[in-house]
Amino acid sequence: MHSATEDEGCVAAWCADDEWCSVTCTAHLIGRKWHPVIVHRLLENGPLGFSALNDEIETISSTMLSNSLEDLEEKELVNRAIINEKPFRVEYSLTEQGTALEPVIEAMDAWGEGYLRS
Amino acid sequence: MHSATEDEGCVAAWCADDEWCSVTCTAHLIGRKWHPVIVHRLLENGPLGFSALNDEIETISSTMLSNSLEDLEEKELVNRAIINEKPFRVEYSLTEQGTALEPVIEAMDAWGEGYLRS
DNA sequence: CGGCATCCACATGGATACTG
DNA sequence: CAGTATCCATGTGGATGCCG
Repeated sequence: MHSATEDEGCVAAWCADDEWCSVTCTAHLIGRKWHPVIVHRLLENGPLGFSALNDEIETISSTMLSNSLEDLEEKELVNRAIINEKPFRVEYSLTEQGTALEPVIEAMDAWGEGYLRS
Repeated sequence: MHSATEDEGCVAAWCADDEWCSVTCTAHLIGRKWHPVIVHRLLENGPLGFSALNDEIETISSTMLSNSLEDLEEKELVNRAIINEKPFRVEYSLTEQGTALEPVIEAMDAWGEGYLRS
């Protein structure tokens, strides 16, 4: 187990005082409603614009997409790039850490599929 | 088992109306604070009693442990068995579906460790 | 276009006290 | 021992509307 007394990068206070921080921290970072979907889309399609994401995830509102992306950017899982065109676009891509989530997302996807079928 | 057609089904209504349900549903089921830790412990140690779990996860209160276990049992990820001894014990073990979470938990653990170090 | 500001509803986390 | 019952604080999801 690692000592969580060092870097305070994990977002939440409760990541700092127990040895199960790693799995708990991951749950806290991507365990929210839209986060894993967004990462999943970016993993599959590469960089996507705001509208593209909004279209792909049909049931999300622009407010929630914006909130989620802001959060993911804060946690350094997603990069935000402003493209100067007319009209301008904003493109989102995964950071290295975000890309490293692939095994997690894949496993979640596979398990969820099985669970829903049962 | 369980069908996602009932409103109880996958736990949340939003699991029913989009195609990203699998990954989102998984996030909803184990994305809570203590759930992944509990599953992790049960994966590593096999069946554990309430006290054993409470001791292993030092920072959890018995209230939260009870709530989390109840939820996990409801979702059919954990089995609850009452052992008639004196004093009696209650033993928790993973269901088949719960055991199937191993790749997810492992991936979360590995990723979280890397994230915390960065 | 890609947001942000509000406001609200509900889910979740948690401390404390009590019980069969 | 293994919970339940309260009560409360905070987190999260989401609809609506404005804005550069």
